[in-house]
Amino acid sequence: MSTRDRFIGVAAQLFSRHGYAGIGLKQIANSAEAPIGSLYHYFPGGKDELVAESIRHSGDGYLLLVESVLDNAPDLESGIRDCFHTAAEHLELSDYQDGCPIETVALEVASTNEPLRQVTSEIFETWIDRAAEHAHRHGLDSSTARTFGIAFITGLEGAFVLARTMRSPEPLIATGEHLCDALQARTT
Amino acid sequence: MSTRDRFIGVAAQLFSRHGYAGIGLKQIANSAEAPIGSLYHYFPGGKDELVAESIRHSGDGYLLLVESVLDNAPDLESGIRDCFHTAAEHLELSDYQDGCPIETVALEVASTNEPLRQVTSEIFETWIDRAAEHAHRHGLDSSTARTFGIAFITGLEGAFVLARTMRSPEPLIATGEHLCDALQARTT
DNA sequence: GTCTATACTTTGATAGAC
DNA sequence: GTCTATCAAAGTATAGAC
Repeated sequence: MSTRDRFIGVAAQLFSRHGYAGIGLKQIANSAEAPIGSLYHYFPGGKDELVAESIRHSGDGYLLLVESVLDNAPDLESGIRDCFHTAAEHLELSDYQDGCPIETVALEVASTNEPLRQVTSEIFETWIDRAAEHAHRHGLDSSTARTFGIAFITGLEGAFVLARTMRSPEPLIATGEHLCDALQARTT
Repeated sequence: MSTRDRFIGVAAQLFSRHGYAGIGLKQIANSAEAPIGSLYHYFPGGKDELVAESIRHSGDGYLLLVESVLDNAPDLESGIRDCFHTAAEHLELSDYQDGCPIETVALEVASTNEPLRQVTSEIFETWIDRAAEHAHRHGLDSSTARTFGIAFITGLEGAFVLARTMRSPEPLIATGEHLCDALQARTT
């Protein structure tokens, strides 16, 4: 793995856990076992360029993970349930550190850093589109599929906030169950 | 209004918009038009004490707002819908700055500041309890009411993240509609 | 109780030797 | 390309005059 890739991997994890303003470039360089001058060699745009690259990396990875869980399930409803249960497992295994990899940064930059807001916005929109397409493939009409896709992502994001804060899997499990109940009511 | 109250009001808004690490005590003192020495006179515990007082203040205020919207509606379903529409209005009027007043701080401190994590956790748990009680009063049995209360709060929190990031009311409206659909399916 | 001045640390970023 | 040294600014926190 190249030095540049190591920077991105380390930065993705640290920004995910501490947010944009909560971690410094020196600590990132330190964790990547490289001097800070090397960081600026690969990312001349400084912190914002590193953040943009890191969250795009995280966003792509998380999309792959969610889609593999959804695609490995026999139907839409159990796929949704599996997503929330998998998320709860990962969260507990990481001592309630690893929820959504871009959520803290998204909230921090939403009103303070327009270029980075656009990057996070594109990631969320991609997730919504893919979730809606998945629901549409499983029989929901386009309009209903988009509403459901949005509710899936907002439910997941909100459940991560509460689960990390309360150090409990309950918000994830309950939100997943509620989404499945709504699906079942609609398809029967 | 006392100097202390002015500190809390200003801090609540700035922490809400910029998060814990995104705003400094000097800027808070500056916005409150008071010197920083005065801030430490009222909050000898420093930044963490000010944050704790601020988000408790915000948490109480937001609970009052949500409960007044819920109680002024003729039934549970329209109360929920009103909450999401009211939230969307406030968000647009503030140029997508004012969503949940404690969410950014909650994510930032979840893995890095245990005393403050407990404060945010207590606030969310109070909100869930009150939402569940409201749903129970409107006919849902205790277990279903708790699941619904959690889904309501997680949906609201997640919708705030996406709405602020995408600068669009759609996540709030869609999540609200989805919750109402699920309610209607359950009560008919 | 109010305010000024400042100590000390860490931040993002840059210059320049090798 | 890699690394060291350093800058200016901002961070939290404190001391002490009034």
